Amino acid sequence: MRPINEELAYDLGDFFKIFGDPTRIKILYALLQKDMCVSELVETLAINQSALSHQLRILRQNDIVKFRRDGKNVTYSLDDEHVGILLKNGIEHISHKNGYSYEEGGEEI
Amino acid sequence: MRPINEELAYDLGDFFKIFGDPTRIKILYALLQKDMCVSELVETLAINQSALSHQLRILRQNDIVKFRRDGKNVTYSLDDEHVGILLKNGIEHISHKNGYSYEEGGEEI
DNA sequence: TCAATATATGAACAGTTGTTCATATATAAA
DNA sequence: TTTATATATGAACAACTGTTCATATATTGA
Repeated sequence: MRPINEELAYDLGDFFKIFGDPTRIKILYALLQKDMCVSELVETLAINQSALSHQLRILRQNDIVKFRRDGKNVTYSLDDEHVGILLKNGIEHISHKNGYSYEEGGEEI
Repeated sequence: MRPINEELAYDLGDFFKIFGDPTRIKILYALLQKDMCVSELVETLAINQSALSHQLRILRQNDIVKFRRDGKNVTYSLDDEHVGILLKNGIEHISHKNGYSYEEGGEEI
């Protein structure tokens, strides 16, 4: 058996690492529902503007999100459909494992 | 718009974090092809036995792998089919992004 | 019981990561 | 231009992560 290509192992690790942070998960989950500018994200997610910008840079640099300037605002959106698939995959896995549905007030995610 | 359940964001982050390391990727990729005991993994992946054991513990504790003792050996296997799906997802994404197929000597992964 | 082999674990350490604070840049309005 | 608003960035720092080395535990066979 031949082990995985070394470079692929590192690239894959780096790719999943992007999703390995709750702040970035929150951002992506929000953008999954609609495109938003930075100040909208700050308000929706209740996180520090600087922390958000730093995380958006990471997502940008890894081609997970795109952005466009609208006057004073910068609007972010998901770069492709893989992100949603990946998040759903993760949610399914952990839901199966712990039997918890992560619902709040009877509403679905 | 309601933001993601806070607990889910952390759990999802923790879940993806598991895949965010090249050593663990190598282990999972190997186990995707067949169950293996620790010494087989040490040889196949050419990594330190202690480092491997530490990583296997993490995978175990997060229900990513199962294990069974066969005499002196401990054989590890993937816990469910989500892992393969996730890895393929990741490979697809980064292949699309950088246009690189990660093949070696003309063989497919 | 003793030796050999297989695996696991704890402590220490270097490297990485995410946040915060302060400040810079960019755009629009006055 | 000046001022206000939106976003980005650099430096500093605490917390976390993965590896290594040494050692412990478990199993088998002599």
